[in-house]
Amino acid sequence: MRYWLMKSEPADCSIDDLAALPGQTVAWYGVRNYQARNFMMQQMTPGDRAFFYHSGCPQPGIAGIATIASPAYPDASQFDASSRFFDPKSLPDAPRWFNVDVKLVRKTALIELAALRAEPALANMRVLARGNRLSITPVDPDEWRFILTRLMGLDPDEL
DNA sequence: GCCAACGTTGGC
DNA sequence: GCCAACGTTGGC
Repeated sequence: MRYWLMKSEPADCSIDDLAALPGQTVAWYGVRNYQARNFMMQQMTPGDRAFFYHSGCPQPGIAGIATIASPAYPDASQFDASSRFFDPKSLPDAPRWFNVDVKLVRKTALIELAALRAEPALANMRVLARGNRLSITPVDPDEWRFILTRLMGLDPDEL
C-alpha cells in the first residue's frame, strides 16, 4: 500500500463537500500535469491512503484522510467542451488524462502547512519541497505514520 | 495582488 | 533539440 497527498481547492471541493457526496466519493478530475497523472495511472492502487489537502485558501493544510477507490480511468472532463478542463487535443480513442476515484475515510483536525513545516521529521516531505507545484505527491510511510500518530493523535492501524 | 517556480508550447 | 514566451500554481 502506498500513501499520497492530494491537493484540492476547498472552493472546488472541500473535505466537507466530499463528506456530503453520495458514497463520500469523488472523481479526482482535472489533473492536467503528466507527473501527477502518471502517479494515478502507474502507481496508485485501490486501497492506497491519501491525505486530503486544502490549497489555495486562507488556511492551507491537511484536512482529512481518504482512500483510493478505483483504478485510473479516462477523465470525462477532457471531452467536455463546456468544462474548464476541456482538452481539444485529447481524442476519445486516445485519452490524455485520467483520474481515480477518491473516497473519504475521515475528516481530521486541520494540520496547517505551517505545522507541517515546523516538524523536522517532515523536512523531506515532497509537498514541502521548494518549488513543488504537483497536486499529487507521494508520502513516505514514516511521514504518514508520524502525521497520524504525532499530529493527529490517530492510530494508523485503525485506518 | 505579488511573485517565485516550474511546466508547456511552438517557432526555429 | 533548443529556448523564449507564456500560463499556472499556490503561499504569502
